[in-house]
Formats: sequence, C-alpha cells, structure tokens
Amino acid sequence: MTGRRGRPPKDTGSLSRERILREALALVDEVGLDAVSMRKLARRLGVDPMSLYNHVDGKDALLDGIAEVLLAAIPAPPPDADLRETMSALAHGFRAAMLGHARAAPLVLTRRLASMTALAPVEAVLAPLLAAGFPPDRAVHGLRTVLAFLIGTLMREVETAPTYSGRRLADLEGTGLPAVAAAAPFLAVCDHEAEFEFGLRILLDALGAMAPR
Amino acid sequence: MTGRRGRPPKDTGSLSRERILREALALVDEVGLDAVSMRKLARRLGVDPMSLYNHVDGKDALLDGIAEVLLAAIPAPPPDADLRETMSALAHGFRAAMLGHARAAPLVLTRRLASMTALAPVEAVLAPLLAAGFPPDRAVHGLRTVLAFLIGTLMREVETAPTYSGRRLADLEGTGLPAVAAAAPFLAVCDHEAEFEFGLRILLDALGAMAPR
DNA sequence: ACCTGAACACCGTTCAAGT
DNA sequence: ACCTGAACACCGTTCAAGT
Repeated sequence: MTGRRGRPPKDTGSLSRERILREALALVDEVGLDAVSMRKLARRLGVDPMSLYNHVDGKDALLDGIAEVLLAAIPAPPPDADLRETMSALAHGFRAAMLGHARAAPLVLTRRLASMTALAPVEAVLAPLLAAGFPPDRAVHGLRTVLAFLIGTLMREVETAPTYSGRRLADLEGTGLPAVAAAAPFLAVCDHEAEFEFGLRILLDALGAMAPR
Repeated sequence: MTGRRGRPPKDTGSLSRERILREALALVDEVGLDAVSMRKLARRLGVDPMSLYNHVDGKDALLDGIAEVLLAAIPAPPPDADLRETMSALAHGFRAAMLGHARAAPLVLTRRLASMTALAPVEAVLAPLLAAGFPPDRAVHGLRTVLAFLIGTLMREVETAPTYSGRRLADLEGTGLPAVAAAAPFLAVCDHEAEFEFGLRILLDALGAMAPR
C-alpha cells in the first residue's frame, strides 16, 4: 500500500533536500572539504548541477545544511543525570559526532550557524546548569567556556593529518629553544583522548566548584 | 651610501616574499578570506599572477605565510614574570594579534602550521610551566588545554558577524526550549572580553592549583 | 633568476528554455 | 514545480617563451 500514486517511488525520487545533504556529507567524507563542488555533487547524484539549486540555496547553504546534519547526530543526554554527567555526556557525544565525520567537522566548528537546529544541545547544557542554581548569565558563561574548549580541541583533532612520525621529534630538539627541546617527546605526539579528558575535567571541576547547589 | 649598485632601489623592488605576504595580509583584511585570489593579489601588486609563484609555493603556502606573519606579531612576555602573569600576557597578546586582523585570524586558528616559526609562543608558555615544576608531559597538557580554549574563543569572536540585533532575542524566546528561553537575553549578546577573561581565569586557576611549586 | 602570457581544467551561479 | 544546458565571470596552476 505504500508509495502508491507518486509516479516515481519515493526512494528513487530524483532529488530532495535530504538526499542532497546525505550525499553531500558522504562526498565530503570521501574527498575532503576543499575538493567538494556543486558540480561533483551533481554528478554523484546523476543530475544537472543546476538542479541542486531547486532544493538548496547555493553552496554556502549546502555546507550549513551539512553542519546541521552533523549536529543533529549528537545524542540527548539521559534526563535524570546530574550536572557533571550531563555535561560530560554531551561533550563526549559532540566529540564522537565530529570524529565520525572528521573531514566535515570544520563545518560545525568554524561556521557561524544561524539555524535554530543548533539549539537542542544548547538547551541540554543550559538546563542542568540552571538546575544547579547558576543564574542565567553565569550559565551562559559556563556553556560558552566549555564550548570554546570543545571547539578548539576538536579543531586540533580533526585537522591533524595522520602523520606525526618520529620525524618531528628531531626538528623540535634542534630549535635551540630549551623548553621546547625538553618537552619535545611530548610535543611530537598527541594522545587526543587523554588531552580531551584532561581539559574537560578541569572545566567540569571548576563549574562544579562554582555551582550554587 | 645605501642601496647603491642595485639597479632598482630596494623598496621599489618588484617582488619579494615579504612584500607579497604583507600585501596579501592587507588584501585579506580588506576583502575577506573567501574573496582572496592569486590573481587579485597579483593585480594589487601590479604584476602577472604567475610571478607570485617565483616567491611563494602556491596559494596554500601563501596562506600559511600570512598565518606566520600574524603569529610573529605576538609580543614576548616579560622574562621576569611568574607563571600566571606569563600565561596571561601571552593569551592577551595572542588575542590582540588575532583581533587586529580578524578576517585573517582563521588562518592561524584553523590551519595546521608545520612551520617552526610558530614555536616561539610555545617556548614562551612551556618555559614558565617547566619552571613551576610541571613535568614535561603535564606542561604540554597545560599548554594544549589553554591553547584549545584560546582557539575556540577566538574563533567565536572572529567569525561573529557584527550583527546581533535584538532580532535574535525573540527567536530564542520562541523556541519552546525552556532553558534557552530563560537564558535568552544572555544568549542574544556576547561580551567577548568578559567571556575571554572568565574562561582564562578558570584555566589559570586550575593550572596554578596543580603547579608542584 | 625572474617575469610573462596563453592555455587547461576547473569553479559557482544567472538565465532562458523546456516539461 | 522541477529540471536542463548554455553562458558568464571567475579560479589555481602548468608550460613554453622571453629577458
């Protein structure tokens, strides 16, 4: 009984904003952000490049759309969790969503998203902060501080080419900068996971200590 | 006696890597990153586009070069300052350098800089951390955490279009999200200065508390 | 060693035309 | 309402030629 009446069955459906965004994300995953073009996306969809403009407002709007798809993948935190658990769950969910599409992640991390879709995670962070007794202005402060850390950390994770060989170590030791040389073995590599947990802990500890209740 | 012998006097000098980078930065400041092209830069320099390739390795290398120019503008902290003063001075110097060229700042904030030029500020942060007794691995942790916060915060500052009118407030209140609505007046605006100081304080307090001496 | 210009293989997007 | 294709005004970069 499904799919009647429509001349072409839905999932063949030539074009739709959803199909375009889904395929665009796949294209970014495959070729990287710089190599994405409206024309390549159209070719991939078996369609004239201009057809895309019937569903998407141009390349910039397309990229914003991809960012929204990525953001929508962050799972909602368990509703009964306390402040720390909630913030931690959201931070980890955000990270997982970005690492799941590392090449597309900069779209979320570097673009100013006007859309209201981006507000679900904001609500999820703000609610426990308010519940913990933070007045709204300080809750927003807390939100923004954690978000800045997440964005900065994930930019580093996601831009890192998969190539820090031992090569860099020698470079670092040969700079004549004493502190750099002393810390060279730890500068040459980066355990992103540990880095993330280290910074997140500092911030969540600080917020916990500041919480009115 | 200066400038003899060279047929064209130095400062007329048709091209040089330095002149190209300086003019490229000015071009980014004027037209924005997206609108920058090798051809426009060449036109601005009164030169054939291809001449640039004699001094710069291509557009990507040009952009990396601009990022290095920006980074070089961070002043060295006073050498006699303690850990907190040093970190604070560097953070503020970094921020000032980025805000001085807001449209070019994403080059520093989002690109992976391979160059060793970027190491001067790293040395400046690491040195006081080591002096405060942090073992090298923890010093690097501290450096990276602060840097992530700086990058995330400055990305927000620098990407913010100069347009948060009262318009957004109504939008935020009408979302049906209770915490967002309650905090709407504070979400609608952003005092970047205060935000920066708030987050930086948390991090420097935490590092101070962790310092072995 | 450095500069030039033509040429190549691309872009995003407008517009008039089709169905 | 949606799709098409030609056309426009750009790109970054290679290459052979000039000085």
